[in-house]
Amino acid sequence: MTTLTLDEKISKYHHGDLRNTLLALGTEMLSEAGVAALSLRKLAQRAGVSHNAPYQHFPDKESLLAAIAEQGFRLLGEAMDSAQANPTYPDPIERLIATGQSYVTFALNHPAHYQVMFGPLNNDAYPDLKATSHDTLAKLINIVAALQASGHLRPTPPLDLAATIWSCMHGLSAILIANKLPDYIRTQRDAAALSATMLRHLLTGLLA
Amino acid sequence: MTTLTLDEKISKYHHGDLRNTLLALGTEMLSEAGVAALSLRKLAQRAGVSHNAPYQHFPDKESLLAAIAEQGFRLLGEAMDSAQANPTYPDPIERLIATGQSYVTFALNHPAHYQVMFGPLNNDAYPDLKATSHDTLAKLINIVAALQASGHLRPTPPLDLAATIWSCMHGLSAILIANKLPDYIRTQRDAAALSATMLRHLLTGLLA
DNA sequence: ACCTGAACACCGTTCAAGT
DNA sequence: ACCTGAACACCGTTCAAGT
Repeated sequence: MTTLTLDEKISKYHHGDLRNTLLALGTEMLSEAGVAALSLRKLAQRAGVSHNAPYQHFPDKESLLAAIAEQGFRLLGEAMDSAQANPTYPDPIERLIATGQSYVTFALNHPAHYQVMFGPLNNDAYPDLKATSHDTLAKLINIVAALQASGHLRPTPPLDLAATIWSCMHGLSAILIANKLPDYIRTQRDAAALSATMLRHLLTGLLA
Repeated sequence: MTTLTLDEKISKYHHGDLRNTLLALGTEMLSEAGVAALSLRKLAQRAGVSHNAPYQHFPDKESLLAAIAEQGFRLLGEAMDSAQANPTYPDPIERLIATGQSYVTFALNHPAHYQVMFGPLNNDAYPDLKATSHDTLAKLINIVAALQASGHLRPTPPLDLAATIWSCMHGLSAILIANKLPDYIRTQRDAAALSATMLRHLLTGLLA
């Protein structure tokens, strides 16, 4: 019977970074099997920890989902940033279109994660989630405002324009994920093409 | 100890219209407490029936949800129809805008129902749901095609235009339900105004 | 501070049985 | 054909206890 040092005890006992592990594995389970299949008990098991350990880091399951959603908004924001930084599109309107495409692509690549981000969570109960989703919207507002300053977009309230563009991109993403436009989109390439087409329609208007 | 006639036995034993009762009460529970709170057992109890009776009418919980979603698409279609038939707007473009508003209003009036309609259900597994959602989209395509024939809208593929309008309206609805545009919408009146504004932007284009 | 194990109420689903 | 009751595996959450 060997006695453990305090350090050894701790290393056996403490996971070290359980919170982040739960977020990562939770996101993994989400993409493997969807929201319905994500149980706290299975997640704990996968993390190699008792089924109660997660309660040290999240007061309940919904809080875990909120944290996962928050991370999703961060990732989505990064995808938008890198589209904006892409030097392939020197024209700012083309860059806006590429940014919209990257939004839809992100959603289609992480459908379950995206569904949690816009799912039945009560946003107001999770201030961090709310703040992060606001930051993501703010990116779009900034892009729009810059395009107004350079004379590319109409000088109406930027929040209105941003909300319009966002609604369009979110709506397309959600409709595609829910598969309500079947036999329309066969490949990811199609989705990118469709989002560009839609954004061009939106920019130039639908009227004859 | 009285003996029951066959009819009496049947009337005691058979609920009569359990399937529709379950759909109606399920929708009710949905609007009272959201998807998360809708359990098959509670629903059966509310219907005054054993917790297994629902299985006579639905193979599992997901099928019940699919049937509820299907009914939602029917109601949404009816809301759009009556907006189209509203004589207040003789101008067909104004009628299109009113139809878009009625879409968003429906979604905000039945948020949990709407979330089930676009939730993580596998559309392809429920042919009736798929057909009904297609019928609803077809209404919009018909409206768009008529507006193209009358020279009001651009002669591009009507499915593209319909998908663009639908994405915009669905996106706005979903973003408002998920409360991701806080401090922006305070009343239902605001939501109707915002959807009209967005549709006008969409029709005339965002470019300067 | 962080984790475990036993316990509780609830859930979806199955199955044999009743009418 | 339609419904019931007992049973099963699973779930989120609580609590007392361990280190």
